Amino acid sequence: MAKNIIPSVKGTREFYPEEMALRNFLYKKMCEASESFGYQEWDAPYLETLELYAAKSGEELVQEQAFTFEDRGGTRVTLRPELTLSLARMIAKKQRQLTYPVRWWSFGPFWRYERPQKGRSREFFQWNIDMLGPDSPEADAELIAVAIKFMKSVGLEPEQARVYVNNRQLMDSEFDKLGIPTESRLNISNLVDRRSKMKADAWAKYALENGLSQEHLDGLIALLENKDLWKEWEDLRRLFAALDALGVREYVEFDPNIVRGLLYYTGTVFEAFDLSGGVRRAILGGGRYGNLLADVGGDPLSGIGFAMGDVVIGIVLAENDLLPAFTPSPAPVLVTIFDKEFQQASLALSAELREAGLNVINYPEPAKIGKQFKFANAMGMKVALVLGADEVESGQVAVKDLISGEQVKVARADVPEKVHQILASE
RNA sequence: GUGGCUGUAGCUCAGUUGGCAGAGCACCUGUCUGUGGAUCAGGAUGUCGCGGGUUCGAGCCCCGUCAGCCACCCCA
Repeated sequence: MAKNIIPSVKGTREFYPEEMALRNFLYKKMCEASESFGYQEWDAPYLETLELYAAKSGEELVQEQAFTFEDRGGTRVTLRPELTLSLARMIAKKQRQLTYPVRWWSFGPFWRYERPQKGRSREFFQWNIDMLGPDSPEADAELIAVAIKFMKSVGLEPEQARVYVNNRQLMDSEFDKLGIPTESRLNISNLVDRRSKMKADAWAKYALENGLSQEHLDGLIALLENKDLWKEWEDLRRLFAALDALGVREYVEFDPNIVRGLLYYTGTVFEAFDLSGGVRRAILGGGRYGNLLADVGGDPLSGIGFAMGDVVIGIVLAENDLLPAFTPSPAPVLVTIFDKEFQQASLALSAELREAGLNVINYPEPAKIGKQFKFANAMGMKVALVLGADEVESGQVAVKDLISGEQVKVARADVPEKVHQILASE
């Protein structure tokens, strides 16, 4: 262990090139999935007032998990714990100028002051994507289809990952039928949320201790185990029909146990999970928020969206052996330096190759040629060029294909073409 | 915020009732003074997370602390 290194902040991650490559890979896949459905990229401030989240994000998130401090002017500010409220405000400010439906996506850092553990850090990156305007099951289906397009693009099959869908209005209507009073709905949601984490009898006992009658409990259990309930709800029938038409139905299941903690969801809610079960956390989650714009001072406007953090999906990809191969060097070509005498010649050669559109590394100083090849190998490079006395004398360059091990001498003028040819063949 | 497990070489880890600090991989050198991945030979490597305590003596026992992990809580 190296000594005297000041530790990084708890719950933060350091992105060495290998981790950065994964982050960029995820960014690329999110971007492609979003843009294939016509979503525009945008971003909001990373620093917001605490006030923005006060009423709508949920007590826990605001009181316990916001990274909050007072700025020099005395304002309570917070590193953003989520994006939806910033979205609502930015939409509200230009509400009459935007072209609807608004389709926006974003990828950036967020902070939550939580206890770090597997799948959870205090600083994380999150993909957010939202559609504002249309309030329809077909719009909801589109967002789910975007999520699945992403999942497919990183190699997750329906056997490996699934999206579970529910509807809060349906659940409210069912709670009405059971005669569960409105004021205890929040507790019921919490109860439903923890059902999957507890044993059946322990959960039942817990429910009864928390004020639920035996009659309500029996009704609730029957409700939560009714996987065909969606067929009785018009919006869900339309949602599944749309998912079918979009070709993603095999990835989606109805599940009345999905409720989600955030207060602003009003209709469709959904979460994606890894079925292999290495991580018990949702890969992504979202839903319809019908009143949010009005809540931040805009005109009524409905929206649907979801968020996906980079941490859980990273673990899921690793556990399913789906991480992309990492190539250390972005330059596939090494120009070696045979001897001090030929150093300028090597520099000139590398400059020519860059002019020809190649990414090229110069070995920075004369060294044993074996050491230079070792470097090329460790950096995952594809081609090494040697310019020694023999080559300079005959106006040639030795070009070695590091994958096949073959080496040929070619005339200096033909080197760019030869290198391109080797790279193209792989 | 609550409870538990862990922390030893660059990495993964072993370390006996408390008695000289270890292995594999990686690294460096050589085999190979114009060629990487393979083989073989040799070599270097430690604030045992940090701070205190007990003891003749602590990697090991005790207290504290920091970090990671696990279960809660919550959620991306």
